[in-house]
Amino acid sequence: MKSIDMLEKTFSPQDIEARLYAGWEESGAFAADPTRAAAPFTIMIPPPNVTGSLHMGHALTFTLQDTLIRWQRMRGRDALWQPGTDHAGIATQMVVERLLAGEGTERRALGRETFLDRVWQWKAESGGTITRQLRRLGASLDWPRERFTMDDGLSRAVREVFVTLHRQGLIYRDRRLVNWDPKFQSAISDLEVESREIKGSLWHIRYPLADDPTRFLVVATTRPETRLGDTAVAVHPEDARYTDLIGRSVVLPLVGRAIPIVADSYSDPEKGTGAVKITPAHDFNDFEVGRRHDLPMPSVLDREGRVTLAEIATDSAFVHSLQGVDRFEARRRIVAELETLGLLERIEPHTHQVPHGDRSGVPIEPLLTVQWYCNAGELAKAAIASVEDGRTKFVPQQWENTFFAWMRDIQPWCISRQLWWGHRIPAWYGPDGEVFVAHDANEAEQAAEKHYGKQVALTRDEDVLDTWFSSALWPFSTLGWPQQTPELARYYPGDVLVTGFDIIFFWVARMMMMGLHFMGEVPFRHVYIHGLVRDERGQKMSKSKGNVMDPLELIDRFGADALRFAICALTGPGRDIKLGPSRVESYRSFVTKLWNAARFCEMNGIAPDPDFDPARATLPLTRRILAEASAAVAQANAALEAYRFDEYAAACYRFTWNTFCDWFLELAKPALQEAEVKRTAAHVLGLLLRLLHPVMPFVTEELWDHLGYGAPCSLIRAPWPATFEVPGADAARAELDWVVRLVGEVRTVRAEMNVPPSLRAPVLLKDAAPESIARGGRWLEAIGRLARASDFAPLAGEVPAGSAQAVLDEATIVLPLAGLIDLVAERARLEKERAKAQKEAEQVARKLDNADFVARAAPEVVEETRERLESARAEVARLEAALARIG
RNA sequence: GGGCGCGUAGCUCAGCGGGAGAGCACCACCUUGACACGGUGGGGGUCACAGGUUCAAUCCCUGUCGCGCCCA
Repeated sequence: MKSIDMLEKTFSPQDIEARLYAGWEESGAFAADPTRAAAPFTIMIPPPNVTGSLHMGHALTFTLQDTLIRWQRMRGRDALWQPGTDHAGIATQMVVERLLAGEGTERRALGRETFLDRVWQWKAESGGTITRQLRRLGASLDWPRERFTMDDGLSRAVREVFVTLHRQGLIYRDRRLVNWDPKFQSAISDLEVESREIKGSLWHIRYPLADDPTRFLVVATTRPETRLGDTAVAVHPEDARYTDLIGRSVVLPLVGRAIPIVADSYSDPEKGTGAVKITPAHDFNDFEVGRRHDLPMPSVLDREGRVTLAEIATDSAFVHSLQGVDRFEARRRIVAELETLGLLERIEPHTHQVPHGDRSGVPIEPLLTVQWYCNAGELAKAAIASVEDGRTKFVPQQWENTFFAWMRDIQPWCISRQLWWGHRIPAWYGPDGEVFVAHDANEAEQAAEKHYGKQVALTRDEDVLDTWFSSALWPFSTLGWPQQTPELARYYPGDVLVTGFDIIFFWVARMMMMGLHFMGEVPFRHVYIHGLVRDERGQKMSKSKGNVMDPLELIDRFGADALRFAICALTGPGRDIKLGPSRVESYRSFVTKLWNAARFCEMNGIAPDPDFDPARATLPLTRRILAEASAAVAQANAALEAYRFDEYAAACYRFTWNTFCDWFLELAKPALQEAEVKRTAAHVLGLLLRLLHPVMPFVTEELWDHLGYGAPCSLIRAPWPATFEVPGADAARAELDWVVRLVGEVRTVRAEMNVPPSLRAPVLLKDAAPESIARGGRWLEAIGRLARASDFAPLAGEVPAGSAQAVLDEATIVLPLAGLIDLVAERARLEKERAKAQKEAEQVARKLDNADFVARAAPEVVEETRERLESARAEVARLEAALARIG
């Protein structure tokens, strides 16, 4: 019965991954349980955009999170990995708008309600892509708890937060310059603006003095099209060239308006001509200058980036011809007109930073509008303090600097967006513009009635909130807040937030501000910041470069375990990871190695024995592998506790391949019939599967189930291995190390002397201490097999002529190979060895000759150095003797 | 311009005050009782450069150069 059920010769991930995942999910293995006595362990997923599909960045972050969650779950913690998706305002609205465009319509034609119905319909049909793909990766999220930032509960949390912050004066309306995205026709926050270097021009324009039209003030600008809205020219107060002009006026060319020359230190005498036009409604710096000098602030561009003359007066036919013209066309026409009029002194090529919308890619336009703002400066105080006093720690810690730098200079957060898809701002306006912020229309109407003394018709604010406003609430809104649920009490604050540095400001900082304000406690204890996934040459992945890797394709080719292991192995602290298919392929070899080791154990009839007690092991072989296994567990714990995924992976890799396969199984082969060896092998393999499960869940679960360690799909819940004491571990290690070194020395000599492996030759020990002889005697079979020895014995008489030799501690290994080896080559080999030992001896001797070293270095260091010198000298002596014997 | 990080074997990266490491790649040999997605052995590095601190520096400090990222 068992024989037809043996493990397949090769591991086929595609056959088992879906089955195992379904098995875990259906059995509730991912479920947190607030009623359990165990301590909770919480990770909040950074909610991927509902429009998203799994990319390598997701594969990285979710592999790390799943590894941590599975590890803590096995450790007995009540693990909650909270799943969900983000409504992603602009991204989702764009997706649906594109669909509509394909149907020959657009959102305004549909109207707001119909459009939103359409978005929800899209979400129902296509919004589950990313969550399906997360399952392919093996992510053990608690799916029944899945949330969406626009679901009813989270929307309620958003309204509650908005209303509360408004009442506290921390949310307010203000008319000021915002970053206006002309493509989306919406305000965006400072964070959504990225500056791009643009090769443009600096136009030097003559502004005639009002009281002396023969004199000009030359003004340099990169944006001639906004000059219709100039309301001053600024010069530096200490700029001697212009002192006499301060307080006088210039006539704004084309427009004909007289505007003052003001002194303001914003003007940089080194830049351009030192005289700068001031357009308060279209430039952030100019806005400040305008405020300082109480200047008018006419807007001359509209929400689509076209010229509007509504706020300026002019008789110029040319200027009137610009009405409704796009900003870049207006620039061309104005420059041409100035040139015609002889007012353009020169054009200087000029490279400068131009703000662009990060999603739209178009230059943003500072625009004077009324928007909703959040007083981030006030909320930031508690968040800064929580990092200063260590309630939240960043890993790697250097990211705290980045966090502090931004938080200490944080600007008001513009939270309103002129979009339709999102949380509509819970504010209503009376006929006179009075604002009523309330949880719902009913409450707003009551407030209005109280205010006006009668019922009035209210209109609701058209705008929605910045998507990040709702994600800022994620750590508590997903747990039921504002209701006081058992989940909220138990799983807040979370243990660790795992994410990339690119959203420290967008998301991490804002969660901390909101969490501290509304929950009175940090949302998470640790913030683990990982790098970016790049291609194997270190290039950022991008569609235009064509170097984008698809994690699903890698999973199809190599299996989820190989991809996950590659990610962990390459994730060092504070580094980007360079990943290519060849890396994943090479870690697939590791998966295969594990599979084959398990097959070998199965073929030898190893069987799990729950009563096995490592403390009762008697053999050096079993004691050593058990001690190594315990050490591997300790290493894995230390690595994972420090978020050193690379070290965790390396410890697993080393222990599995090097320690377990290369030495333990090889040495155990003939002994696998012995009960203790067999039981130990079974025990250690079981430990290994548990140790590897967090990073390689599929293959380990399959082996665990198949080999009978537990019921189907039970490894995910198996207890994480504990470290344990092994009696006589040191002696066992010493003995096995000696065997390993003996075999290694013999192999090296044979390989270098080109002795064919098929030829077995005696291994003799000269000058060996009795305990070495005894050790060898206990390992005759292994030495024979692994060192290709036909015999192993102490050397009684003289070293036979034509032998190869090698030094092992006090003894010399002698391989009588007369006629089979080239003595000239053997002499050269020994001389090289001697030179190496001699160099070591000289280096160490020089150190000990230094009186300062002996006097000042730590005594144990000096002692260790003396021992090193002694053994190096002994080795030189033995190699000398070996050389002398060759003659 | 300000800040952060990185320069260690061909590649990717650990290490970080006292003997230069791993994986992959490479070369040679090997189908030895799971595994050629394998086994065994081997070659390969003035630890970017220059100063300083120290008995001792790849490691700490300062500077220079090169690369990357963030902010203005």
